[in-house]
Amino acid sequence: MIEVAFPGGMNLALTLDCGQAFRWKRNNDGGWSGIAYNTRITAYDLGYGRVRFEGIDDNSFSDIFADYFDYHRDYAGVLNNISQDAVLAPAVEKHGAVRILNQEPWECLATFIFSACNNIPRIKLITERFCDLFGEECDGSHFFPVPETVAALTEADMAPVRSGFRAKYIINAARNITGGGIDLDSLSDMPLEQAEKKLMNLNGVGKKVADCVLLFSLHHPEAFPVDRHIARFTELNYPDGLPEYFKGIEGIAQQYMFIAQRESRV
DNA sequence: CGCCAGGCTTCTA
DNA sequence: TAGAAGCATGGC
Repeated sequence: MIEVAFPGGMNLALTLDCGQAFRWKRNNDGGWSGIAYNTRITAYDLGYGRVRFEGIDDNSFSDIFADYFDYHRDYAGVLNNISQDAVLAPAVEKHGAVRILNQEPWECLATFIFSACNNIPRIKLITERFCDLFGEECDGSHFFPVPETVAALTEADMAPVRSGFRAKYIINAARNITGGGIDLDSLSDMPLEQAEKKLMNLNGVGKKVADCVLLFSLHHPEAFPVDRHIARFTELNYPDGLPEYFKGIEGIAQQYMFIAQRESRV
């Protein structure tokens, strides 16, 4: 158990539940429980950017979870840049630092393949069934299924997951990973467009899903996923293209656009 | 019943 | 190269 003070702040609830990750659950006591990097974690927002983590110690934080929670990014600076935008400044003021998670790439890829033409509650349900059925059991919960397991499945095996037409894409992606068709980790050091193309070679992965994977698991904060909500938002507010002050952090700004758009819908 | 959900592939002209 | 249809499923 450790307590961490995040420089620049940490809105734990929105960070874990704004549609970038699908396995974190709020507990009755207000804490959040989830699994990442084969670790069961419960996190409590203590306010003022402080978080208590159960399941994480100093070593695993510095080795893994500092990166997972984007601890080292200068969010004060990032939010200062985004606040130059009159449309997003209120959302930044209201919510503080909604951090980008650096998730496990395969899990991120699979869940965003599930996300295609779907809604967030159902993405979570499908992901949970997928883990319960095919993930290694751990204290009554389940890890995310490893690619080797998924590569060996058939579409019929996937039927209970109820993921519809997305099942074959998941299996195919797993086979590409285990067969060496794509190396997700290598995309971190690749220029954005090149990494997008690699991901889009996978059946069922278009530009939107590719950008989500690059933003939420592969250290590309400049990736800018455009779904139907963001498309509407940018056409309305930035008809001539994104402002210069979003340069390099387009994906982080996108989170606030998504939140602002969601809150503007009654 | 019809419409929609943080899309993508395939077919068509 | 652009636009529409089809794709599985489930909530409303």
